[in-house]
Amino acid sequence: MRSIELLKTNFGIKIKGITDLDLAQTLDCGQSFRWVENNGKFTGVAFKRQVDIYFDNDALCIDNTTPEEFEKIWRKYLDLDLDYGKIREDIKKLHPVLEEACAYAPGIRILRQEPWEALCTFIISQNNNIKRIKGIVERLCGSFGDNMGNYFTFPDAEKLSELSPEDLAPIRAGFRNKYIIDAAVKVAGGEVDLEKCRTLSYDDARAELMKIKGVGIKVADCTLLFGLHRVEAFPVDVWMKRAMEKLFPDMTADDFGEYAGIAQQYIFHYSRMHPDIFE
DNA sequence: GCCCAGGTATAAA
DNA sequence: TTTATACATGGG
Repeated sequence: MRSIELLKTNFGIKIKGITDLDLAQTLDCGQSFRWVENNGKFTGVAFKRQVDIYFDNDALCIDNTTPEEFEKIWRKYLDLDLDYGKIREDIKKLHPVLEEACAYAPGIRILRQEPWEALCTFIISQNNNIKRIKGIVERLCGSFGDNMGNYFTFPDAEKLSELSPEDLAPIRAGFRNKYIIDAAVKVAGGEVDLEKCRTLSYDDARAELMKIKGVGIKVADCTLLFGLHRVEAFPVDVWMKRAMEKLFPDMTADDFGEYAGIAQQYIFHYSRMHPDIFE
């Protein structure tokens, strides 16, 4: 992001010069499940901190944080140093439909979430809907995360690895409970190395994650994209499969290039908002 | 009641 | 290697 200006406020910080960011498109689009919106203000927890994020005119405000913490956490989390305008220019050249999709939701950014949280929440996401996923994640944090007063942290793999699937009954994740525990045991025990997935080849990183029971290609790709910022990962769910067949019959995931995952998010959002294209 | 939800494991063809 | 079915839960 070119020349952003950071100011302190009574509540936290204010940043001028932010472009290519829409909070609803980014925080409430099914890549993260811990953000709650009211009146344009988004409250959420990441990296054990809770903040409120909102726009005051064109200034991005983050309450309950400091400039130091912004530099350490939120600047990265919101991916503010990647030039999405430039990336969209590249993506648009791939296909005319992508021009429209990019123009429709130009404020999407790929969050840099914590890998374990991304893995865990996308295990929960399988054969599930976003509203219920959010509820399960909330109960998971409330039951097993650290109590920070107003909120709970996301429970780490070590904590969950000590539990049994039956212990997770209160979160009501159903058959996914055993998958969550298997993931926790393998991650906490080092059998699955999430950090290594940053440098492994795409195929090897997928295979590393798929050692976990309940992790298939879709969950692996979502973890790589949203938790490890592997933007070449291109998650394909049932909806995206339909969108691909209808909108890009002549293309495969490989044709979307190094920013395939970002293109996928534009396509996903666009097609969700235009279900009529499938008629 | 029935259907589906940002899928995957398992068994069978 | 590809295709069908169960899986827990809850909202529409």
